This record gives sequence, C-alpha cells and structure tokens, in this order.
Amino acid sequence: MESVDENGGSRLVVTELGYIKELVRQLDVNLGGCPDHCKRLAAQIFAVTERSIGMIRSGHFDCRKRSAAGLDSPPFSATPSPLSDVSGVPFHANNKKRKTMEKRKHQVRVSSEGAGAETPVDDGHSWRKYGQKDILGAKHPRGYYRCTHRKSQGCAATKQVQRADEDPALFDVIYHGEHTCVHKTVAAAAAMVQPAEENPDARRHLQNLSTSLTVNTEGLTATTGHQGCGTTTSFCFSSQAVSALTTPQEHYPFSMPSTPENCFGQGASLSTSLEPSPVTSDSNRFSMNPFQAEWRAQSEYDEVVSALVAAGTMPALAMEMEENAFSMDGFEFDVSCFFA
DNA sequence: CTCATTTGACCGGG
DNA sequence: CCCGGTCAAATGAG
Repeated sequence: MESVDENGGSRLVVTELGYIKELVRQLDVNLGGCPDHCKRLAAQIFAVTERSIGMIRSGHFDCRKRSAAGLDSPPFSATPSPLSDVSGVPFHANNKKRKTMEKRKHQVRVSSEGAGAETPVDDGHSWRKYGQKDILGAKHPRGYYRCTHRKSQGCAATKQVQRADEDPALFDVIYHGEHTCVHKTVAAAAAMVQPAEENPDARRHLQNLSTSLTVNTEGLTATTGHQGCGTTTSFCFSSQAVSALTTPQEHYPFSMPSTPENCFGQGASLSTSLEPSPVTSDSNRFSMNPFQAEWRAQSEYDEVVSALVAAGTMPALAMEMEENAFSMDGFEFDVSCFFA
C-alpha cells in the first residue's frame, strides 16, 4: 500500500462508503414506496460497494490516478463500476497498429433497470443495435450498438453489451470511441466550455452527466486538515442560486472553507439562499431532501451547467472529474446520476 | 411510411 | 480456419 496516497486514497474510499450509507438511508426511507426506485437504489448500492471493494483490492484509489486512468469515462450509467481501463493505446498510438486499436475503450459493469431486465440502465445516449454474436465461453450473446447519430452526424461511438455470466442482473459494457454528436442541450453546454479538440475530457464528462444529477456533499473533508465538516452539509442549485453563480470571481461557487461553520464557503450560502423553488411546471421541478439536491429536470441541469461555465468553474471541475465523483480545491464531491 | 431490431452472411486478424 | 466484429436484407413496431 506504499503507492497509495494515504489522504486522497482513503478519503475517497470513505467518501464512497459515505455514499453507500446515504443510499442505504434513502432505501430505508423509500421502503414501501416506489418499488422501481428501491430497485435502482439497491442496484446502486451493489455497484458502489463493488467499486469500493475493487478500489481497496487494487490499491487504486488515488483520486488523481483514477482521474487520469478513467478519463475515458463512459456515458454515465446509474452506477458504473470500472472494471478496467482497457485503453488499447494512448492517443499517440502507433498508426501501424490495427484500426480497432486506435479507438480508446472503456469497460464498465452496470446493473439492469430491474431484475431480469434485458438491457442495462439507460446511459443517456441513444444507441442503435447493429449486431449480436454468441461469444465463445460466454453464456450470453454480446450485443453491438452504435450511436444513433452515426449517419446524421458521423458520430463514431459504439458500445458492446454483454450480460455477465455470474449475475444476469449485471452487464459488462465496453464503450469504443467517443461521441462527437451533439447530444441534447447538455452537449451544447459542454461544447461551450471549450472546443472538443482542446478539452475533450471536459466535454465528455459533461455529456456523461446528462439527464439529471445529484450532488452529495456528505463526508466532505479538506485535504489539508483532519476535521471535515462537523455536520453533513448539503447544497443545491435553484434558479436563484444559479444566478448567484453567474457572477464571476467573488462568487466562485466552491471556494475553500475557512471555518467548519462555513465549511462550504459559497456552497453554504448557496444552500441557505435556496428558497423552496416555486413549482412552475413539471419540467422545471426538482426535488431535494436534507442530504442532497436532485435535478429531476433537464432544464435545471442545463441551467447549472451554463452557470458553471459562465462562472469559469467547469474546466477546473472537469479536470478532476471521475465517473461519479469530482474533487476541487481539496474537496471531493459525489456526483451520482439518477434516472427519474 | 420511417426507423429500429434481428439475424445470417461476410470480412479480416491472429 | 476460427472467432469477433460489422454489414445489410428481412422483419417488425409505431
């Protein structure tokens, strides 16, 4: 374990465990409620637990290392669990290698929407199936998908989906290539950050966060200190909060806290400034609980992305982005995507 | 009609 | 030649 960054590594695992705890809490609250939501939560708990175990086993829980290795994140899934970064070759690949090796790959394990579902949870992109093959030694056939926008926009992204032998509820998904298609409004917002050529990772990560988003600050700790936030702190963005974000410089949304009471800096003030958002329409509604804010509507998410971009935050955010966590200024944030 | 899926044929690397 | 990946005609859904 020498190679493991003690602070960054263990903290990340602790964050993961905190996330699991929160999921269990949510599950407890939801027991007897919406069965689908419970199933999703259970699937998430499973996947996050699996990921945590993998992190501990591999000693691969340094945030920076994971960011570097996991830059080629897949379009997000409910709880993607990185099995391996099977990047064939770096970007500057030897051109004499096989064509297929030039594409970067990323494999994740995702759970199905419900028990016995035929497909894994939606990853936010639209795919068109173009083939299926029985694979030697595998119980289940492998499905081949390409981006629906391949024809219209020349998007070269493809994925392979195969049900896991051990657990039919799990799917191994291998993503090939990157989406170059303009995907919904999030992609448009992502494109505002920087041209894809200059900052492809930021753009991809933003794309990965499409649909809806949860920002959970539970377990927030500072890099330089041992005392984290004494209490669980949460924040969320409302329309008002977003307007606050759009003021640059002084309102840098994630400034370093100086005191435990103000451990979240502007984030805390964002939280307190939040009024129960007037529910104007379903498309603008979002829900929150004491622990987290959830965007249930695309419009809310778009608004936040635009605000973060305007505030100059997004590039920094994207640089430390992982599948469902990011760190900034020594803070780590869980960012989990939910399917409403 | 358009668009997505299915499925056997085909291709190429190893 | 085997096997994984892709193509494309047939078929189905909306």
